[in-house]
Amino acid sequence: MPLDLRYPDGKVVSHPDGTTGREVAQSIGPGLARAAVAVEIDGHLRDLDLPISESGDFSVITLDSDHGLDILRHSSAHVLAQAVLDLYPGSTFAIGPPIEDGFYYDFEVSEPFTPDDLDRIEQRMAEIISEDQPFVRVAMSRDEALEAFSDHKFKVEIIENVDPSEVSGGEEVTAYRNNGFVDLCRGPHLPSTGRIPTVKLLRTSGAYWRGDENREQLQRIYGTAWQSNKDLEAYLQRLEEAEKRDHRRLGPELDLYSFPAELGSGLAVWHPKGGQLRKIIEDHSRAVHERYGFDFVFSPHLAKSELWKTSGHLDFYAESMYPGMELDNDQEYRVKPMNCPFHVLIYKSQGRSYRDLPMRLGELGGVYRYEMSGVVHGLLRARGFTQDDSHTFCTEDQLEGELHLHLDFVLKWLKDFGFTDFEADLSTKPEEKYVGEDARWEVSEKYLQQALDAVGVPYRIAEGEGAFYGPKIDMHVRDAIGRRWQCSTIQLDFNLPERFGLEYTAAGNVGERPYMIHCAKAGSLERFIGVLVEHYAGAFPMWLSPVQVSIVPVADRHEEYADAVAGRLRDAGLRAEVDLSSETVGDKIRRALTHKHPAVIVVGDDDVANSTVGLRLYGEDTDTRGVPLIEATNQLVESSKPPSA
RNA sequence: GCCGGAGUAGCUCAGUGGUAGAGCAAUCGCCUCGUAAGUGAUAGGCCAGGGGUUCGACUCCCCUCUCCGGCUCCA
Repeated sequence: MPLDLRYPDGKVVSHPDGTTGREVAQSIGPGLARAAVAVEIDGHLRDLDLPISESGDFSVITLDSDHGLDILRHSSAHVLAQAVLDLYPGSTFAIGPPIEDGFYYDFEVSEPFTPDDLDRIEQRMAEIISEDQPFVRVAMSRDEALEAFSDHKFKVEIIENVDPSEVSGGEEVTAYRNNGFVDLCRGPHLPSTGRIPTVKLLRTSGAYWRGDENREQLQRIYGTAWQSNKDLEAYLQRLEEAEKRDHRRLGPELDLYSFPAELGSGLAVWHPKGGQLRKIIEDHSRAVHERYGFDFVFSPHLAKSELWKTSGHLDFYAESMYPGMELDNDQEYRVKPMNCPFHVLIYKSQGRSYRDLPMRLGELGGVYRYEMSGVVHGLLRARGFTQDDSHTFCTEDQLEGELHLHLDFVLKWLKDFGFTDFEADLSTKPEEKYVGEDARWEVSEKYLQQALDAVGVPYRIAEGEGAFYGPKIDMHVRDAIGRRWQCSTIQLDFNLPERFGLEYTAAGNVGERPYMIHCAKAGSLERFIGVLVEHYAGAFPMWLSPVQVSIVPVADRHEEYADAVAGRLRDAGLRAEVDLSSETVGDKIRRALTHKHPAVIVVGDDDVANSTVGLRLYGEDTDTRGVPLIEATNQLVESSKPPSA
């Protein structure tokens, strides 16, 4: 029976049964056949030289596509493993998948790899690639595979874990062979090693087998592969760009904050300019919270351990908490890792009626979490940080509206900071560890989903990834160079109302349990500011910039006028600085630009005579001379307006 | 917490067992200048901290702290 293959353009073409993908590509065009690395039939990727035996939607995969790059990187990982097993007798290999922008492979070796090892391995890979070894697909039974890989314990474990019921037609597993090297693999692969245009090893690290910290720690090598050197260069440049934006570098450079070693890991101090930035953000946070009907509350940094016992934190969260301190009469106190129990106590401070609800309590609450020493990462993962936290107590009837309001708030907040690309995770009930009745989970998940649908944010369902106390929405943003960051979170909580016995009196004069919504809009202010620094590459929009205008007098005799200009700008509410150093104009401008000040004003003889300024805006190479001071002030005031609350 | 790498002036980095170096920044002069680095001088260091080896340690070894790349975890 002939094969009927439907090409991407919709044309259906018949081929004899058993035609290979390469032959089909050849029949379409020799250029395509040369570029082809695999084919796709009804959504299944297949090796180029495998005979095709079923009809369906057909397309040729080239290195232009994501699938093509995945295959390239997967094959590169094989070559990496081949090189390592060659060079390090006695080593064995675990898994080596393609990942975003590259691939890795995990090995067990007697000595961890060094940077020199990477060079050696890369050289060996280059040899394998230049030998153009064909990748040959080998099908074998499970028993044969167990035999073939008997020297490689991780492969054996993988084969043993293949569910026989999932493998149709007699427990077949596949492997790929090139030269003497065989790796267990579903495929497909490039036709041969010579089809790898460019590959580069990047770094090594430790990695637990199966991601389980109780199991063997393997040595991982990360690499990247592209269809051309140009693409590789572009990728390396992207990495460099990301490095330039690193908030750990830019923060101290712009004098925003620092991490003095004397304080300890994960603890930052905010310098005056960073403090200014933070204050602007906090003020905006308060204004928007009030606009959305939140009341501000305050709570202390410590509380008796008894409180954390009641809240469940000592049962579920103790390993992230700092140890207790014994105070009067052996009373133990704990530093807070979260603000929720305090807000619960505020709710509980008096009897509540349905008329009091919804009750929305907000706080910029400083919390401390004992993070494992290896995970601390600048402001993005600190041990002390401030949450723009809130807890909303409401009835079931109000739940839908409240979730919508919170989601609206979160999106408004993120948009205010220039984020436009959002993706949410909707995390649902965990399989085992959870509290609360199923009915509450169902209704909450439903409302969370409805809220997401209503505002039209793309989301994926993270099955079973909810907190033990309730389902949640985590909002991610994409920054200016496409990286994804988690900021906001909206979480339902069935646990605390239960544990603290929260009630309100319903219309029928009966006690009901309120629902509780935790919400952080920025998440942690520290992390959020870290993300902003990277997003804006330190060049903040004017409303956020700690210094908005740098004023540069051309010569000493213009300093008085420069001061007068600064005074006028400050009167208009702008943050302006005069550069009084005895440097050249060029040098002073350079300083303002390297500090990423949004506007530079230069004043000289003409300006003194005519009440004008020279104006230059960040990001523009040109300047405008002779702008009347009033006009410049108005223009700057206009462009430094903060978003409305 | 685990695996690997690193810590020298405020910053970026040289310095392979024999008294510590550069550029930028800083300070003080000179220059008075119209859009990305004018010029001279000065000052600045318990070479992360502690222990050890050695006649002698920034250099070699051990421990601790901090940072970096990952794993695990997470706002």
